[in-house]
Amino acid sequence: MPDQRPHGDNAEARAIASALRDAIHSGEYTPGDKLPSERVLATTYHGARNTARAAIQELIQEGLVRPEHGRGYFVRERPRWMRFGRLRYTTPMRAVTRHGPFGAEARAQGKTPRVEVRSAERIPAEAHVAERLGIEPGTDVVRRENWYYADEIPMQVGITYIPWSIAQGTALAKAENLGKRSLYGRLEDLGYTIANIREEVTARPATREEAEGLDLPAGVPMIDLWHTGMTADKHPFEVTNFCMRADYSALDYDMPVEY
Amino acid sequence: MPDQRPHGDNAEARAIASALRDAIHSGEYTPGDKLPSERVLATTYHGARNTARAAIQELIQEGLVRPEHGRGYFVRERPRWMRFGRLRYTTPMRAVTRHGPFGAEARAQGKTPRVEVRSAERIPAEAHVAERLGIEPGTDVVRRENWYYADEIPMQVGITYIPWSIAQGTALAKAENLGKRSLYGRLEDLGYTIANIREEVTARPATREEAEGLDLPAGVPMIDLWHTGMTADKHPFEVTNFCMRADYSALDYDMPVEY
DNA sequence: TTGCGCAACTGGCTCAAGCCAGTCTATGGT
DNA sequence: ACCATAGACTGGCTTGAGCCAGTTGCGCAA
Repeated sequence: MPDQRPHGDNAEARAIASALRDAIHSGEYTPGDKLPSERVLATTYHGARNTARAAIQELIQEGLVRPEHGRGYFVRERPRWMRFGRLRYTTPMRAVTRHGPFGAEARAQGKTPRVEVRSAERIPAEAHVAERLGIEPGTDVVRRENWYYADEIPMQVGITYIPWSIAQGTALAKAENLGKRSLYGRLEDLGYTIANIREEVTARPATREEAEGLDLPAGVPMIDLWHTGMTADKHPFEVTNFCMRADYSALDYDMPVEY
Repeated sequence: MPDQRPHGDNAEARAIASALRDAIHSGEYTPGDKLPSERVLATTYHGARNTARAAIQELIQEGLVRPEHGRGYFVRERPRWMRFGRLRYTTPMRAVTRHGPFGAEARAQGKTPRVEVRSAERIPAEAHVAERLGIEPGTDVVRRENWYYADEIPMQVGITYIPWSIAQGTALAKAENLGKRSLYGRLEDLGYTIANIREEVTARPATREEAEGLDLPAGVPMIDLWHTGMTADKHPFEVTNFCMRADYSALDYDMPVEY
């Protein structure tokens, strides 16, 4: 039968989590180290295994710890090596790479990029998209779904919307890699040179689909970015919704306050 | 004794979570609605209360559900009404508000802003800060810790670093509200007009301290923003590390690709 | 020497029970 | 008419049990 001592004041699991957290922060455990097992923690703290487990789950949610089935719990290392910003859209940057902005950053970090064009289809624009493209909702657009990998780790998903009137009859409307000059090169050929961008950034927990599709460890949030590409006179012609895993990603913008 | 039927294939808790998730997404439960209680879920799914509980915890971590002790679980509403961007640093924007960039946005959203200056002290610059300020690590800086509230909900913490050589002898070195023209007004008076900014954005799970200090519900990530304020010739003179709750916050940048 | 298989470990998940602490409401006493 | 309170609900947390599924290494047999 459950013993049920009148659990003093502060939750037991919380206490174990704090102890482990302090141990990690103090350097007693360094990234990659193995933590004591659930069963060991339980006995050393005179609690149930479930309680020790709850404590570790808390640390997992904080992104401090990573579980490995059959092996143990390990202190997470926090890489954060992909940085994206304004510069990725500049012409010289695009000139160097075969894979567009993503590939440029990946190579700069010594990683091997891969882009997977999952689909390209003609659909009516949803409100979110239409608003940003400055068109009527329901107007046809091309929806391109790209998955981005660095060293075969899925990093982000980008869903690009381009008005059908622009993409019609071009490679942009086909579900294939766009090759050397990438999306923005193709658009430039069509007379749409990206000169201004708007980037709306939020963060949120990963959805279940993302966690499965991107093979995300628990406790990794997503950066949710709506990018709008505009011409010199601020006419939008392309919108992309990037969802990137926050543990590997950072955004880096520099801009004039007024321009 | 534990019954232990040979749990078929996919975890029970996962299944309950999926069912609830679908019900929420399909609109069967709308934001603010109360979900079935743990005990009810357990019986309707023929599981233990712990299992139902685990299912709901999953939804909480995804940000879909919010618990209220003694009342029940409720579908979360996602407000996201604070947006920050380049415009907050422009002179006309600053002119209208008593509270600087944050107050401007809060008022625009019909919320009552409050800024709390927690401390202002002279310390040697850490590497992170020194690098961004373009000074030697260890050089003295003023560290100002500000807490920002909208309708008394803690929204973000901003820790500003200004070289001591600039702040020395001014209101910037004192732990008090800077009044009508705020930080950037004061800096402008000293000859440091903000003309370029750099903003480095990441997201991460909230730390325990943040969760407690900001009174955060579980499953709310943080947006971690390093802001650098620069003069027209790109000389940095101020660095601020904003940590903002991601559920209420968004960033909105627009900029030229080359300038 | 090789390699197979059996412990002995790890986390993953479930169960059933029970106490604590909030919230709400209906009821009964003042 | 008021208010206090008891009971019935809610989530919060813990216990200790037990099976499943990965991982690892050791020892034994071929």
